[in-house]
Amino acid sequence: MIEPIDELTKTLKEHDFSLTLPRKIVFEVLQDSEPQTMQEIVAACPSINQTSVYRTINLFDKLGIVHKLQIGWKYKIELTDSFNSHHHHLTCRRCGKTIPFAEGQELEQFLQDIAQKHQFAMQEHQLEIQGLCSSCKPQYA
Amino acid sequence: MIEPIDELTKTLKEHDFSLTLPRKIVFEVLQDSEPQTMQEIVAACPSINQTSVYRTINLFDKLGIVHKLQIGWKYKIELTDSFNSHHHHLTCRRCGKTIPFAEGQELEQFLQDIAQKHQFAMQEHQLEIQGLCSSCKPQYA
DNA sequence: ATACTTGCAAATACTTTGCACTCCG
DNA sequence: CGGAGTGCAAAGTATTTGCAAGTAT
Repeated sequence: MIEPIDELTKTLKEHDFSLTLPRKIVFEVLQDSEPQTMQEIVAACPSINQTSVYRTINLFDKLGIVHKLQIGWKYKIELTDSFNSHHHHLTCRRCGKTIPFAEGQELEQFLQDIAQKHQFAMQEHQLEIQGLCSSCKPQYA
Repeated sequence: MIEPIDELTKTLKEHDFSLTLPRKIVFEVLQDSEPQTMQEIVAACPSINQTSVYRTINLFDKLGIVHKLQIGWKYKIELTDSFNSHHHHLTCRRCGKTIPFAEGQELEQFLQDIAQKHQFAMQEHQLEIQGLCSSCKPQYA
């Protein structure tokens, strides 16, 4: 089994970038975590200059290592599928909780078909569902 | 057939806001248009102060008239389903073109089922597909 | 040496706030 | 009059840039 960190090194190498300590730290902060805001990431990397965090995230984005997603009124950063298993999110409008969920092959195929229909070569996709979670739902009943 | 502008008035009234000229102009700029950035909206409303555009968009968001979506590295604003027919987007990573597409009942049901499974009451959902459009695809072949 | 990286400070860009003024019921 | 809504200026945030110094090959 290949470690995510090796995958990172490989991706960086391919584009002539190296795995430095700051980049490694940012990556680790992103791993096994819910999508995070820039602020959260900066706060989680106290040893790294804020500018460098921004530069790192921007680099990661260009290399397809992370992507931004809109959750509510702010965007958050998350590792892309190659570095994190493919999934989507259910977000509760009341408490703000984000629940990741994996989708089946069916949806995947479904989206491929849609793309085909528009002569699009699909590379990636995101799906966000907003609503009320089981805890918050009753309060609206 | 009910006009979108009446729907807007109604929604505003329900929350004790009135349809003022600036709000009307912003709404019209949003209508029949691709998702736009704040800058684009501000530029499209030269008679309205930038602050007011922000305030209007924020108000529209709170009332569920518009929503933000992440397209690439910037968010864009678009009318929500009640004011614009429900649809999703295909975005070309090369040329940035955004193509809206309507989905069928099938996907809708599919998402409902996913939400159910997590005891979630789905209220809204967004789907974004990124890839290469028919014009840009050949250049990568 | 050379090219890639980083931190720091400064510059930009983006968004929100405070306040006085206007408009309309 | 009184409250909602607006513009303008100023304050806050968020993000990017320039440059000198540090690091690794």
